Amino acid sequence: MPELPEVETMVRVLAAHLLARELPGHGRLASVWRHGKVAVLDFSGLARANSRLVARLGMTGTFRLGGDPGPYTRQTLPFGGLPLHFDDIRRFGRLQWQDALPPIGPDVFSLPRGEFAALLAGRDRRIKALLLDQMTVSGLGNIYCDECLHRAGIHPLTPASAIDGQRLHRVIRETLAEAIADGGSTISDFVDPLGRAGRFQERHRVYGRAGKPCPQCATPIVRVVAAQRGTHYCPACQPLWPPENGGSHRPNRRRTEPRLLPSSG
DNA sequence: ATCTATTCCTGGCTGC
DNA sequence: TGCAGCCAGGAATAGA
Repeated sequence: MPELPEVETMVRVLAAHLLARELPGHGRLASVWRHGKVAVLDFSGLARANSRLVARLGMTGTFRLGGDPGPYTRQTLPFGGLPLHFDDIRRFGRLQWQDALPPIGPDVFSLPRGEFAALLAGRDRRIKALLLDQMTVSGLGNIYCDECLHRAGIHPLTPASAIDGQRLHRVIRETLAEAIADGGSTISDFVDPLGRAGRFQERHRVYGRAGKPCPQCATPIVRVVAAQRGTHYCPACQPLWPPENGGSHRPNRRRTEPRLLPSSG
Protein backbone atom coordinates (compact mmCIF):
# COMPACT_ATOMS: atom_id res chain seq x y z
CA MET A 1 0.00 0.00 0.00
CA PRO A 2 1.60 3.22 -1.07
CA GLU A 3 2.28 5.54 1.85
CA LEU A 4 4.42 8.66 1.86
CA PRO A 5 7.77 6.97 1.06
CA GLU A 6 6.27 4.90 -1.77
CA VAL A 7 4.48 7.91 -3.25
CA GLU A 8 7.66 9.96 -2.98
CA THR A 9 9.56 7.18 -4.74
CA MET A 10 7.01 7.10 -7.55
CA VAL A 11 6.95 10.87 -7.90
CA ARG A 12 10.73 11.03 -8.26
CA VAL A 13 10.75 8.40 -10.99
CA LEU A 14 7.91 10.09 -12.85
CA ALA A 15 9.67 13.44 -12.66
CA ALA A 16 12.90 11.95 -13.99
CA HIS A 17 11.22 10.43 -17.03
CA LEU A 18 8.20 12.56 -17.84
CA LEU A 19 8.98 16.21 -17.06
CA ALA A 20 8.53 18.43 -20.12
CA ARG A 21 6.93 15.63 -22.11
CA GLU A 22 3.68 16.39 -23.80
CA LEU A 23 0.40 14.75 -22.98
CA PRO A 24 -1.81 15.35 -26.01
CA GLY A 25 -4.80 17.48 -25.15
CA HIS A 26 -3.48 18.47 -21.74
CA GLY A 27 -0.17 20.26 -22.33
CA ARG A 28 3.32 19.61 -21.07
CA LEU A 29 4.10 18.12 -17.70
CA ALA A 30 5.41 21.04 -15.68
CA SER A 31 5.91 19.42 -12.30
CA VAL A 32 5.28 16.27 -10.32
CA TRP A 33 4.98 16.42 -6.59
CA ARG A 34 3.13 14.95 -3.66
CA HIS A 35 1.36 16.03 -0.53
CA GLY A 36 1.01 13.27 2.03
CA LYS A 37 0.00 10.21 0.06
CA VAL A 38 -1.48 12.21 -2.81
CA ALA A 39 0.53 12.46 -6.04
CA VAL A 40 0.01 15.48 -8.30
CA LEU A 41 0.93 16.04 -11.94
CA ASP A 42 0.74 19.67 -13.04
CA PHE A 43 0.43 20.54 -16.71
CA SER A 44 1.08 23.82 -18.43
CA GLY A 45 0.76 25.27 -21.87
CA LEU A 46 -2.97 25.26 -22.19
CA ALA A 47 -4.83 27.70 -20.02
CA ARG A 48 -7.69 25.50 -19.08
CA ALA A 49 -9.55 24.35 -16.04
CA ASN A 50 -8.71 21.07 -14.36
CA SER A 51 -5.15 20.99 -15.65
CA ARG A 52 -3.94 19.07 -12.66
CA LEU A 53 -4.01 15.32 -12.32
CA VAL A 54 -4.56 14.29 -8.72
CA ALA A 55 -3.85 10.68 -7.81
CA ARG A 56 -4.92 8.95 -4.62
CA LEU A 57 -3.43 5.50 -4.85
CA GLY A 58 -5.60 3.83 -2.23
CA MET A 59 -4.50 0.32 -1.35
CA THR A 60 -3.10 -1.01 -4.61
CA GLY A 61 -2.85 1.91 -7.02
CA THR A 62 0.46 2.21 -8.88
CA PHE A 63 1.96 4.05 -11.81
CA ARG A 64 3.78 2.07 -14.47
CA LEU A 65 5.97 3.62 -17.16
CA GLY A 66 6.01 2.09 -20.61
CA GLY A 67 4.83 -1.31 -21.75
CA ASP A 68 1.30 -2.30 -22.61
CA PRO A 69 -1.86 -1.93 -20.56
CA GLY A 70 -2.34 -4.85 -18.19
CA PRO A 71 -5.38 -6.55 -16.71
CA TYR A 72 -5.56 -4.00 -13.89
CA THR A 73 -4.84 -0.89 -15.91
CA ARG A 74 -7.61 1.62 -15.18
CA GLN A 75 -6.26 4.48 -17.22
CA THR A 76 -3.40 5.17 -19.61
CA LEU A 77 -1.86 8.60 -20.16
CA PRO A 78 -0.36 8.58 -23.66
CA PHE A 79 2.71 10.73 -23.07
CA GLY A 80 4.64 11.06 -26.29
CA GLY A 81 6.82 7.99 -26.64
CA LEU A 82 6.30 6.83 -23.09
CA PRO A 83 2.81 5.84 -21.94
CA LEU A 84 2.00 6.02 -18.24
CA HIS A 85 -0.38 3.40 -16.94
CA PHE A 86 -2.40 3.69 -13.76
CA ASP A 87 -2.89 0.15 -12.46
CA ASP A 88 -5.09 -0.63 -9.48
CA ILE A 89 -6.15 -4.14 -8.52
CA ARG A 90 -8.63 -3.27 -5.77
CA ARG A 91 -10.00 -0.11 -7.33
CA PHE A 92 -9.69 1.96 -4.16
CA GLY A 93 -7.50 4.47 -5.97
CA ARG A 94 -8.71 7.65 -7.66
CA LEU A 95 -7.19 9.48 -10.60
CA GLN A 96 -8.94 12.75 -11.35
CA TRP A 97 -8.41 15.95 -13.33
CA GLN A 98 -9.08 18.90 -11.09
CA ASP A 99 -7.74 22.24 -9.91
CA ALA A 100 -7.37 21.68 -6.20
CA LEU A 101 -6.21 18.93 -3.91
CA PRO A 102 -8.73 17.16 -1.74
CA PRO A 103 -8.97 18.73 1.70
CA ILE A 104 -6.27 17.04 3.75
CA GLY A 105 -4.02 18.08 6.59
CA PRO A 106 -0.41 19.25 6.34
CA ASP A 107 2.23 16.93 4.95
CA VAL A 108 3.81 15.11 7.88
CA PHE A 109 7.29 15.20 6.35
CA SER A 110 7.56 18.89 5.57
CA LEU A 111 5.56 20.07 8.58
CA PRO A 112 7.70 21.98 11.10
CA ARG A 113 7.99 19.90 14.26
CA GLY A 114 6.58 22.64 16.44
CA GLU A 115 3.41 22.62 14.38
CA PHE A 116 3.27 18.86 14.54
CA ALA A 117 3.55 19.02 18.31
CA ALA A 118 0.74 21.57 18.39
CA LEU A 119 -1.53 19.11 16.58
CA LEU A 120 -1.06 16.66 19.44
CA ALA A 121 -1.43 19.08 22.30
CA GLY A 122 -4.64 18.82 24.22
CA ARG A 123 -5.99 15.94 22.15
CA ASP A 124 -7.51 12.95 23.91
CA ARG A 125 -7.29 10.88 20.75
CA ARG A 126 -5.19 7.77 20.65
CA ILE A 127 -2.00 8.48 18.77
CA LYS A 128 -2.49 5.70 16.22
CA ALA A 129 -5.92 6.95 15.19
CA LEU A 130 -4.66 10.52 15.03
CA LEU A 131 -1.67 9.67 12.84
CA LEU A 132 -3.82 7.68 10.44
CA ASP A 133 -6.31 10.53 10.06
CA GLN A 134 -5.24 12.31 6.87
CA MET A 135 -7.32 15.35 7.79
CA THR A 136 -5.11 15.92 10.82
CA VAL A 137 -1.75 15.17 9.25
CA SER A 138 -1.19 13.44 5.92
CA GLY A 139 1.30 10.87 4.74
CA LEU A 140 1.30 8.04 7.26
CA GLY A 141 -0.53 4.78 6.67
CA ASN A 142 -0.74 1.64 8.73
CA ILE A 143 2.78 0.38 8.13
CA TYR A 144 4.79 3.51 8.85
CA CYS A 145 2.51 4.42 11.70
CA ASP A 146 3.38 1.18 13.51
CA GLU A 147 7.06 1.43 12.60
CA CYS A 148 7.39 5.02 13.78
CA LEU A 149 5.61 4.37 17.07
CA HIS A 150 7.93 1.46 17.81
CA ARG A 151 10.99 3.51 17.04
CA ALA A 152 9.67 6.24 19.28
CA GLY A 153 8.83 3.81 22.09
CA ILE A 154 5.20 4.91 22.14
CA HIS A 155 2.24 2.59 22.68
CA PRO A 156 -0.29 3.02 19.86
CA LEU A 157 -3.16 3.66 22.29
CA THR A 158 -1.37 6.48 24.10
CA PRO A 159 -3.44 9.68 24.24
CA ALA A 160 -1.86 12.27 21.96
CA SER A 161 -1.68 14.82 24.76
CA ALA A 162 0.68 12.58 26.76
CA ILE A 163 3.29 12.48 24.00
CA ASP A 164 6.38 14.58 23.40
CA GLY A 165 5.35 15.70 19.94
CA GLN A 166 8.66 17.20 18.92
CA ARG A 167 10.47 13.99 19.69
CA LEU A 168 7.89 11.86 17.89
CA HIS A 169 8.11 14.09 14.86
CA ARG A 170 11.88 13.74 14.77
CA VAL A 171 11.48 9.96 14.76
CA ILE A 172 8.84 10.12 12.02
CA ARG A 173 11.07 12.24 9.82
CA GLU A 174 14.05 9.96 10.36
CA THR A 175 12.01 6.86 9.62
CA LEU A 176 10.40 8.26 6.48
CA ALA A 177 13.72 9.60 5.20
CA GLU A 178 15.26 6.17 5.66
CA ALA A 179 12.34 4.52 3.88
CA ILE A 180 12.55 6.97 0.97
CA ALA A 181 16.26 6.27 0.64
CA ASP A 182 15.37 2.57 0.47
CA GLY A 183 12.80 3.10 -2.25
CA GLY A 184 9.87 2.36 0.05
CA SER A 185 8.55 -0.92 1.39
CA THR A 186 7.51 -3.85 -0.78
CA ILE A 187 5.18 -6.04 1.29
CA SER A 188 3.40 -7.93 -1.42
CA ASP A 189 3.50 -6.07 -4.66
CA PHE A 190 4.62 -2.45 -4.53
CA VAL A 191 7.10 -1.56 -7.26
CA ASP A 192 8.08 1.85 -8.56
CA PRO A 193 7.03 3.01 -12.08
CA LEU A 194 10.03 1.17 -13.53
CA GLY A 195 9.20 -2.08 -11.77
CA ARG A 196 11.79 -1.85 -9.00
CA ALA A 197 10.92 -3.16 -5.53
CA GLY A 198 11.59 -1.26 -2.32
CA ARG A 199 13.88 -2.47 0.43
CA PHE A 200 12.66 -0.83 3.62
CA GLN A 201 10.53 -3.89 4.51
CA GLU A 202 13.82 -5.52 5.54
CA ARG A 203 14.05 -2.94 8.29
CA HIS A 204 10.52 -3.30 9.58
CA ARG A 205 10.56 -3.95 13.30
CA VAL A 206 6.92 -4.64 14.11
CA TYR A 207 4.63 -4.50 11.07
CA GLY A 208 3.59 -8.02 10.07
CA ARG A 209 5.82 -9.52 12.77
CA ALA A 210 3.25 -10.63 15.36
CA GLY A 211 4.71 -13.31 17.63
CA LYS A 212 8.24 -12.71 16.43
CA PRO A 213 10.90 -11.24 18.72
CA CYS A 214 11.25 -7.49 19.02
CA PRO A 215 14.60 -6.66 17.40
CA GLN A 216 15.34 -4.41 20.34
CA CYS A 217 14.50 -6.56 23.36
CA ALA A 218 13.30 -9.96 22.01
CA THR A 219 9.86 -9.68 23.58
CA PRO A 220 7.25 -11.15 21.21
CA ILE A 221 5.52 -8.54 19.08
CA VAL A 222 1.81 -8.18 19.80
CA ARG A 223 -0.96 -7.56 17.28
CA VAL A 224 -4.22 -5.89 18.25
CA VAL A 225 -6.85 -3.98 16.32
CA ALA A 226 -6.85 -0.22 16.81
CA ALA A 227 -8.68 2.32 14.69
CA GLN A 228 -9.97 -0.65 12.66
CA ARG A 229 -6.43 -1.52 11.64
CA GLY A 230 -4.07 -4.31 12.48
CA THR A 231 -1.70 -2.73 14.97
CA HIS A 232 1.69 -4.16 15.85
CA TYR A 233 3.84 -3.17 18.82
CA CYS A 234 6.30 -4.38 21.41
CA PRO A 235 4.66 -4.45 24.86
CA ALA A 236 8.03 -3.93 26.54
CA CYS A 237 9.48 -1.14 24.42
CA GLN A 238 6.12 0.59 23.99
CA PRO A 239 4.48 0.66 27.42
CA LEU A 240 1.06 2.25 27.66
CA TRP A 241 1.15 5.75 29.04
CA PRO A 242 0.26 6.49 31.72
CA PRO A 243 1.53 3.11 32.90
CA GLU A 244 -0.99 0.77 34.50
CA ASN A 245 -0.39 0.72 38.22
CA GLY A 246 2.25 -1.89 38.98
CA GLY A 247 3.11 -2.66 35.39
CA SER A 248 6.75 -3.61 35.59
CA HIS A 249 7.73 -3.83 31.95
CA ARG A 250 10.92 -2.06 31.21
CA PRO A 251 12.78 -2.29 27.94
CA ASN A 252 16.07 -4.14 28.16
CA ARG A 253 17.97 -1.07 27.29
CA ARG A 254 20.95 0.55 28.82
CA ARG A 255 20.27 3.90 30.23
CA THR A 256 23.30 5.99 29.65
CA GLU A 257 21.21 9.01 28.93
CA PRO A 258 18.74 10.75 31.18
CA ARG A 259 15.39 9.07 30.88
CA LEU A 260 12.94 11.43 29.29
CA LEU A 261 9.39 10.80 30.22
CA PRO A 262 6.93 11.46 27.42
CA SER A 263 5.16 14.30 29.09
CA SER A 264 4.60 17.73 27.75
CA GLY A 265 7.27 19.95 29.07
C1' DA B 1 -14.65 15.09 20.71
C1' DT B 2 -13.86 10.55 19.70
C1' DC B 3 -15.12 6.06 18.96
C1' DT B 4 -16.99 1.87 16.22
C1' DA B 5 -19.12 -0.38 12.34
C1' DT B 6 -19.96 -0.59 7.45
C1' DT B 7 -19.09 -0.08 2.57
C1' DC B 8 -16.17 -0.34 -1.37
C1' DC B 9 -12.75 -4.27 -3.87
C1' DT B 10 -10.14 -8.48 -5.21
C1' DG B 11 -5.97 -11.54 -4.86
C1' DG B 12 -4.35 -14.71 -1.79
C1' DC B 13 -4.77 -17.58 1.76
C1' DT B 14 -7.13 -21.27 4.82
C1' DG B 15 -9.61 -25.38 5.46
C1' DC B 16 -12.63 -28.94 4.01
C1' DT C 1 -8.70 -29.97 -7.61
C1' DG C 2 -12.16 -26.90 -6.35
C1' DC C 3 -14.57 -23.89 -3.70
C1' DA C 4 -16.51 -21.29 0.23
C1' DG C 5 -15.15 -18.06 3.48
C1' DC C 6 -12.24 -14.89 5.37
C1' DC C 7 -8.42 -11.51 5.42
C1' DA C 8 -5.80 -7.18 4.29
C1' DG C 9 -6.91 -1.87 4.69
C1' DG C 10 -7.43 3.83 2.71
C1' DA C 11 -11.19 6.63 2.85
C1' DA C 12 -15.92 7.94 3.16
C1' DT C 13 -20.00 7.59 5.74
C1' DA C 14 -23.33 6.77 9.41
C1' DG C 15 -24.37 6.20 14.04
C1' DA C 16 -23.21 5.80 19.22
